[in-house]
Amino acid sequence: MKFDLSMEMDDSHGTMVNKSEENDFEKKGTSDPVVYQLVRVEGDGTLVPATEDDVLQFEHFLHNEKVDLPPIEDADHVEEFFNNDCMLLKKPDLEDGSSKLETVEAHTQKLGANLEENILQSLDDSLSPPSDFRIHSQHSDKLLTEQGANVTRQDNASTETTKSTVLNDSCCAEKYKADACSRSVCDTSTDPSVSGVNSSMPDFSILRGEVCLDDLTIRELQEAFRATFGRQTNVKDKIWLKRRITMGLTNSYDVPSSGCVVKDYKIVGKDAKNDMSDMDERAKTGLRATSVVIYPGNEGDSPSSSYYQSEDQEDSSKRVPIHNDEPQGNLLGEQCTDKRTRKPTKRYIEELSDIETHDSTVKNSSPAKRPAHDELLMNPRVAPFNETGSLGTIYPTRKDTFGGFSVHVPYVSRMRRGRPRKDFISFAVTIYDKGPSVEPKGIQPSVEMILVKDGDKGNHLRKVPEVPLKVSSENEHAEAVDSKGVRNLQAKVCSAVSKPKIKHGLTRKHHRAWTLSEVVKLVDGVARYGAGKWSEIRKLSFASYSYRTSVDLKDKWRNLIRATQTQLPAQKDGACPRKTNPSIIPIPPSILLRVKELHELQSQGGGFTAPVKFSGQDGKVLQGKGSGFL
DNA sequence: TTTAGGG
DNA sequence: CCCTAAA
Repeated sequence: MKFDLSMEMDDSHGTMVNKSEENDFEKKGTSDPVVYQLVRVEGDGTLVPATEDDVLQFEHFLHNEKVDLPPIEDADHVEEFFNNDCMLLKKPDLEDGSSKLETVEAHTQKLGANLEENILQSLDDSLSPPSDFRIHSQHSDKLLTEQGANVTRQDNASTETTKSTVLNDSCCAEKYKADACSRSVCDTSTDPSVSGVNSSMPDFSILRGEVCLDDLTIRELQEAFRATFGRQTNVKDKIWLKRRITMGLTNSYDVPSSGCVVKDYKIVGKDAKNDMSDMDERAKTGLRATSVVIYPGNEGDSPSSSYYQSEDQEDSSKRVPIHNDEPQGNLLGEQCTDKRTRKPTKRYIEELSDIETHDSTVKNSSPAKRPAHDELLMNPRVAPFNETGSLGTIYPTRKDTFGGFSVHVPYVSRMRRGRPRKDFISFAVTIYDKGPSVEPKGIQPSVEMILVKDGDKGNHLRKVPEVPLKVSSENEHAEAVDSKGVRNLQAKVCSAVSKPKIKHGLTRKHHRAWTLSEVVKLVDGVARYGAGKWSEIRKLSFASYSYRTSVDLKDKWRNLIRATQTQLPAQKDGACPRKTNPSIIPIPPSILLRVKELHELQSQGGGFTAPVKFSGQDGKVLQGKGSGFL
């Protein structure tokens, strides 16, 4: 399946910028390729490939996350461009897009919009009847807006075939009005006249009666915002507006991103039924909507405030990036409530990131309220976003998958720092092999070496967790989806294998079970030099065990202490609290006892660490396993 | 670097 | 085992 996303920017001369991005990965048949294409729409409505200039011209919008939306006058459509669903257009041929594009043009001219967005879906050519430029709406349940519907219907009457009327109708409406999520049909048609934005007094009536926020236009939403908060907003992010309004009305953060029906200033209900059916339909058809979301950059915000989230699999609940605060920054008060003030530790950040990646319900106490279709919201920037890193590495985007579709989304504050995920390898390999998620021990060191190789710091990579290159490698697990990615991966593996010297930088230490003799040595060492003198113990007692570091000794000792506190009493009771693992040789109780004695002694000793003499004869005590001495 | 402690 | 902070 192939999609064309055509982003059209109307410069009031019908000039549209057009960019095509063919992802190499997507040319593989295994995954559903998604092709986003920018096209220039000529005056006669035909689509022509973008020129370099066009691309450059439009790149601004695609590459610059902090593109300033407000300066664009009458930018409703710009906003929608950035926030709304893409449409999927069944597009047999570009030449046949004329009728549809007339629609676009008429609309854009009428509204003076600057940008339009479409996804032109060129399905299997065989599926597409010629010269019938049909538009497939993924959210056919959307309400037509006044503007969109009007324009659309006119165009339908004139240019569309009967076959495509319905689809086109809803789709165009959606195109102009669509919010990023599919939403319920609300039978309350909004009065277009309410969108008098600049009246001095807020139009409170907009919230009177039953109003489905999803059906409101940007202006209406702004008005509703004004009525809710008593001030104006220039935000054109519908999602944001809706959430804000809903939050304001419900005085709660736990609001769905869509489907809210406002009745007399209160949220009276939400209707996710249609969303579900919509999802089902989408699942059946294999269509998956993507949306172009470009947020106003808010660099200073918490890492979670702006990112493009995508869930790997279908049933994950989706999260809307609701934290995009008003670009104007006049929402500081509300803003702080959204964001943590304390700067968390790195680890905390990392875990937070993970949480938000895996569990979208962190701030969402009621996942059920969040329709799954919210996935449509969060996605993808369509831009290829190819920036060349300082070292010539291109990793500004990552590839997210949506039910088989692959899209590029930029990394935004989601860089995982620190060591790679444990499940990274299994994840990648699972995707690649479509096999069970068994961790292939064999390739693990190799892949880890990739990380080392990618990091310019070599074996100091651990110490340099923020090396961008490493991040790219880590976060690019999704890139392993297709065979080319894996091939690259393997190539890296090969090249990395050739440089084993840097290996020990990142690789996780091979787990070596502690042998009994090692434990004995450790206990002996502790008894001799005192707990805490790990380096000393290591030097003197573990000279022949080069793989045991002082930290290892410390950790092991700690584990022994724990074992002492748990295992030992249990054994006294005679009942094994935990079923003994036969594969694990239990530490002899005598040793545990000794550990316990030593621990108690040294902890009581209050830092007194000179049991040297005391334990000088421990050696034989140990050997005898008697511990009667202690 | 080493130690302590959380994960 | 890993990671980090604090010595």
